[in-house]
Order: sequence, then structure tokens, then C-alpha cells
Amino acid sequence: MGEEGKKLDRECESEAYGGEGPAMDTPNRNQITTPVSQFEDSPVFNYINSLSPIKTVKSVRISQMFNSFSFTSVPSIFTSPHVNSLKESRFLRRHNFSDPSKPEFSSENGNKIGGNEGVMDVHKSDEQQNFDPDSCIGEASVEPTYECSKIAIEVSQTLSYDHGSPDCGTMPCRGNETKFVSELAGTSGSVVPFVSKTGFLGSGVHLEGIRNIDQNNEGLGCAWESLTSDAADLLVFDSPSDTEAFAGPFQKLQDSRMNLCTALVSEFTHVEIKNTQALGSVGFEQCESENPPSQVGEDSHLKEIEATGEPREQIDNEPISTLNRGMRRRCLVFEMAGARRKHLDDNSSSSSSMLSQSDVNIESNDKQLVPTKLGHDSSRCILPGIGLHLNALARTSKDYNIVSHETLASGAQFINDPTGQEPINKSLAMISVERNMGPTENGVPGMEDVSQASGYIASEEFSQSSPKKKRRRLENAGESEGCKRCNCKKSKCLKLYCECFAAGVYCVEPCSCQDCFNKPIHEATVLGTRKQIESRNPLAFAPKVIKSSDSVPEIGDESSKTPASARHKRGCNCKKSGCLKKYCECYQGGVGCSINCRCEGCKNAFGRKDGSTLIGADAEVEEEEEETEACEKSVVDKSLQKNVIQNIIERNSDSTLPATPSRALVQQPFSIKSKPPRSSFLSIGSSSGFCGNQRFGMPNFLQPQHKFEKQIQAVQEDEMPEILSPISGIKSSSPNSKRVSPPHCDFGAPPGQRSTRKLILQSIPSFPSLTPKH
DNA sequence: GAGTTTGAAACT
DNA sequence: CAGTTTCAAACTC
Repeated sequence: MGEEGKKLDRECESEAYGGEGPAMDTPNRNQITTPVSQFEDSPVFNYINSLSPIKTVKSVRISQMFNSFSFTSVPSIFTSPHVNSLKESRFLRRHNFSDPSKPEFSSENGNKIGGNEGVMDVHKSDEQQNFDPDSCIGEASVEPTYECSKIAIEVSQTLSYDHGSPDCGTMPCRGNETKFVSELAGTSGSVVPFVSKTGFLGSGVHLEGIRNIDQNNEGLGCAWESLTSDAADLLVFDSPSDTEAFAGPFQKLQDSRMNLCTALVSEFTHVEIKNTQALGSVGFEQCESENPPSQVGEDSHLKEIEATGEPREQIDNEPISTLNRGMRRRCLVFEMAGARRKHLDDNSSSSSSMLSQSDVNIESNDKQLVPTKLGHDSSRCILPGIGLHLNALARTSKDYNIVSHETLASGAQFINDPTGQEPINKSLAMISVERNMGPTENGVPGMEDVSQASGYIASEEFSQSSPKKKRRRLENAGESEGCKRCNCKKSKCLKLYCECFAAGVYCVEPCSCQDCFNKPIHEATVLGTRKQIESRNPLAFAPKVIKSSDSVPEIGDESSKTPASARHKRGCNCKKSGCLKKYCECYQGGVGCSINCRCEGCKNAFGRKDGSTLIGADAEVEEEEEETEACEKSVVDKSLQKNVIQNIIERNSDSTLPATPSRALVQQPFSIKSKPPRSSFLSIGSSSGFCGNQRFGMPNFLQPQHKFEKQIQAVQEDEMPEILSPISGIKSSSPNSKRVSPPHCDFGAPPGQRSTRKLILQSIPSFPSLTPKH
């Protein structure tokens, strides 16, 4: 394995630097090829070749795919569990398509697995032979080829296989992952493991590689399309449009990818083993949740998903395919952030020790990633969001899951997405990050995004049939995770009225919007509109709730005086709601009103704008009100306390142990009644976590602390500054902070991670502990 | 599920 | 900057 890992790294690097072709010269390639050649020589291989119409791809090509996989996998690592399930489900599904073999690799699986890759390879071989940089792993290369041939032959079967096959079930995926892990560990080099790995990690990358090929060789594009068209059913690649759409984003992606690869690869290798576990879980989830869009066998797959809690949405709709892209993008972002969650979860399941290490590694990855993102596109999602548009995070909150469903719809999207997504996401994320980075927004910005990201995930999971239903589900369950779904009818989701747009994320299936332009397909429009709005109000997409204590001088120092450290950036303007309903952005954000607010009759349970001080004749009335509020608060506080306690416990468990992911358990104050405020979701942590981060890459820690803040405030503040502070090192040194922090910031990051910058947090989106438990 | 209320966002 | 309109979420029934 050691060698393999090195190879992978090399490949990744080569790909990153010269992904499209130059890399070919790398010495690694030779290494890889040799094994492949041997493999090819085998009678089985020959037999397969004879059967398959598709020409066998050289190991080199395969290696590329693996490389890409390995590379891409990194992001997945970061995905939060929820996100993972959803997002990754998409990706995973992609992987599944590509890697049907994962699960058990039974003969069927093996064949199937190769199918996608094989197809991919074929394209490469035809048009991109040059393209392939280095073979990542000798073994991997070998298997792929083998599978490729089989795959070509059985592509149709494979497709059906992936989705329909019971193997696809979560178990299989895990099995594969496990194998993969073992390989990484150096135990076995069976081909299957690689495949599984590729499926996990590389699906996205793999796709990217394909895209690259297309770009490089336009002629290939044709071939690719033809292949896709032929195998469309199988591959699930949907519309050619997707592929085309990818082209644009793809180029962008390359740059970003390059950076990411370089950054990630270095660290990834270190974390690989640990991550693999996480990935395994992730992959597992993905496999389940993300059925490939393939039409075949989805029913069974869907059933499984539902059972799992990750419902899929119809995949068939072409529109969805386009959506998928966006989703993927989100996913990517989210994955970054979400990966952590998954990772954590996995670790939790596996062992606490694993977590600690893995987490650390992850952080490192995140850090690197973040910088990279920044460097390139300069704009992100919140975290996985990265707002989507931005974000990065890709998938933070709400979206990711939702997205996954869409993505599932078409395999093509998967392919495309990987490439396209990352770039976009990165760019988005970058932007978001930058924004977040801004002095004013430092700590807070991320929160909303994160929540959103989480929301995505959740939404995806829940997304199913009618949008309303989806939405409802999301609200009930998904929303808790912070995912956002809009219901826009006239704004085309290109105005701040649209929560998705405002959150910097693309609309996903769960959304019930009409004439929605907030989709990856309309990326240009979205970005243009975004710019417009930003030109009007640079902070338009900034988190509305900022933690005053941290910094954010902008907000008004006064706000910081209020009990809650966080305050609404601009303040509310409520007149009838008394700031006691979610109409009030302050209340919704779980923060008290501040001087910035122009509200009338403020009764904000989180803190009145006038603070404790009552003025004049109103004092008495206010006192009475306060009493009532106090009562209310007490109630709320109790619920909050419970939640907080749970969160803390969970987090502690998570941090130390691989606690179960049940973020569902973690509740936000609002959860009691209807949806928790989105922001609240975020703040809490994100239960779902990761989502928010993705958006702008910023973690939403700061935002809605709600009641939690007060209760935990002391502790949080200690931690919060750390988190928020851009550079603050790792303050978390104190155990308390770590434990305590979870409720607020929970980025899912282990205590140590918190210390990292905001950026890191962004990527970290998830709160492992929050992740829903089985 | 439909209708109402509310306040932010957008517009003037 | 203030007033008005538009919009979609939040809320109620």
C-alpha cells in the first residue's frame, strides 16, 4: 500500500499540475502501466476485450481516473455525515455507477463497477491517451482495465445493477470501503478495494477527468456523448447538455482542482487510512443515498434509501439533471465541509482514537483547501457553501441532500458535476470566504451558510416526490438541519427574497420555486445577479447575524453589550411581531435585538434592543412584558438547555467518541415548534451541519446562538472568539471549551480544529455529533 | 391546504 | 433617505 499511496499522491499531484496531459511524463506512469500490462495479458482480460466492443483502456488512463478519484475523494472526506448521505449520495451514486463493484464486488459488482470507469477510460483512450498523467495505483489500474472491459460489455447491466442491485445497499458500499481501507492500510491490494476507493473518493474526480478529456479533445466530446448516449441508460448520465454545461465550469475547475489536489493530496495521503474509514462510511451513505440517476433499479434503491432515511427524488426528470449539477456543486462544497462530519461519524463508530487523528488531519486538509479556494476563485459558499453560488461548503445545509437527489437523476450530471461543481463551488466558496473573511463578518457569516448547507443535505435526503412534500419533510426533519428550500414564485430565485439565493446556494429539488434561475445551469445569471446585488449592498449575502463580541465592528459595538454576543447585522424593523416571531430576523437568528434595530415593542426573547434597561413610562409595561418574556424564555431556555446539553454531550461523545450521528436528536430551540430558524440550525450546529459552511465556506458558528448562548455563553465566548478569530490559534486547548463549544460552533470539528481559522471552520461545516444517529 | 400576516427586499 | 410596492416566509385557520 505504501507504494500505492505514494503513487496515488504522485498521480494526484501530476494531475493537479498537469492534469490534462503533461503529467503523462511522470515516472509513476511507467510503474503503473507495468501492472496493468500484466493484467491485460491475462486470458480473462483478453476474453473480456474480445467481448466488449469498447477498446480496452490503457492502464495509464485508468490510473488517471483513480487519481482523480483519489483526489476527489478528499473533498468527500470533509462532507458532513448528513451531507454525505445526501450529497455524497449523489456523488456516491455516481461512484456507484462508476463503481458498482464496490459493494461486494461480487462478480457482478466487479463488472459493473468497471462499467462506468471503463466507459470513461474508453473515451480517454480514444481521445485522451495523452491526457493521462500518471497511473495512480498499479493495482488500481489493473482492475480498472479489467472491469472496463467487462463494464463495456455489461454497461447496461451495470447501470441497473448499481441502482437496482441490492448490493448497492449500504452494506455493500461499506464492505468495499472497508476493503479499501484495508488496502490503504496495506493489508490487501485486491482490485476491488481500489474500485471501491475510486467509487468513494474518485467519483467526482473521475468525472472531472472525463470532462477534462472532453475539453482537451473536443472530438472526444462527441465520442463521449455517443458513449453516454449509448450507455446513457446505464450510466445515468443524463443529458448531453450536462456534459456541455460542464465544459464551462470544468475549466474553472481545473484550476481550482489543481490547487486542491496539490493541497489535499499532500495531506490526504496522511489521513488516508483514517479517512478511509470515514470515507467508507461516507461512501456507504453515498451509495445508498445517491442512487445514480439511473432509471433502472431505482425503485429498490429508493426503498433502501428511504429506509436509510435518505429518500431519493425522482431522478428521471431531465430538469433535475441540470439541477443536479448545481446540487453537485453544492455537494462538492458541502462535501468539503461535510466530509468532516462523515469522517467524524465514521470515526466515532470505529473508534475515538481514530477520530482524533482523523480530525486533525482533516483540519489540515481543510485549511489547505480553504487557502486554495481562496486563491483561485475567490469567492465561496458557505461552506459547503459556500454559498453555493458561493459557497462552498458546499453543500451545507439544506441543500446537499436535496441536490443529491437531483444529481441522482442523471449520471451524466455526476460526471459533469464533479468537474463543474468543484470549480463553481470553489469559486462560490471562495467568494463567501472572502466575504466572511471580511472584518465585519468574521465570525458570524458562516453560520447561515452552514445551516443552509446542512439544509441541502437534509433536503436532498428528504426530497422526494412533490416539492411540497419534500419541503415539508425538510421542514420537519431536514430543516432542522438547516437546509433551505424556497418557494419563490416571482423572483425567479434571483433576489434576496429567495432564501436559497440569499444563502448563496442553488435551489434544489426540495425547493418549490417556480421559474427558478438559481441553478447551476444559470450560473452566469446567478453570479451576475449576485454581483448586482452586491454592488448595491456589499453585505447583502453576508450573514445577517454576527457575533458582536468577536469583532464585527460594523455591527455596532453596542450590540455586543446585549446579553447575546451575536447580533443581527442590520437589525430588524418589526412593528407587530414584537420580535417574538420568526418574522423578526433577529429572533429568527436567535439573537437579541440591538441598537441597530428599529423594531417597535421589542420583546425579543433573546434580548431586547434596549437591553435590560427600560426607559421612561414604558418601564413598567416593559417589566411586565419582561416577566412574560422571562416565562417564555424559561420555557425556551429549558428546551434550549436540553438541546444544549444534548449537543454538548453528543459533541463530547463525538469528539472523543465516534458518537452516533444523530443530529436529529440535537434540537434547536425552535425545533420545538415548527422549523427551527434556519439560522438557529446553523448556529446549533449545525446539526446538519455541514451544510452551512459550504456556502460561503464560512462556518456559521457565530450566528444564532439563541438561548444556548446565554446558557453556554461563558464557555462559548471563550471558544467563539477563537473560532471566529481569523488567526486565533487553537485556543481550544481547554477541554471545556471544546466540549462546550459544540453547541455553538460545532463545526463538527474536534476541539483542536476549532483553533483553526474561520476558514477552517468553513470547511468543517459539520458537527459530527449532530449527525443523525441511526 | 388556503388564506392572512408580517417584514425584508426592492423599487421609486 | 423615506415612502411604497413587491415578495416570500411565517403564521393562522
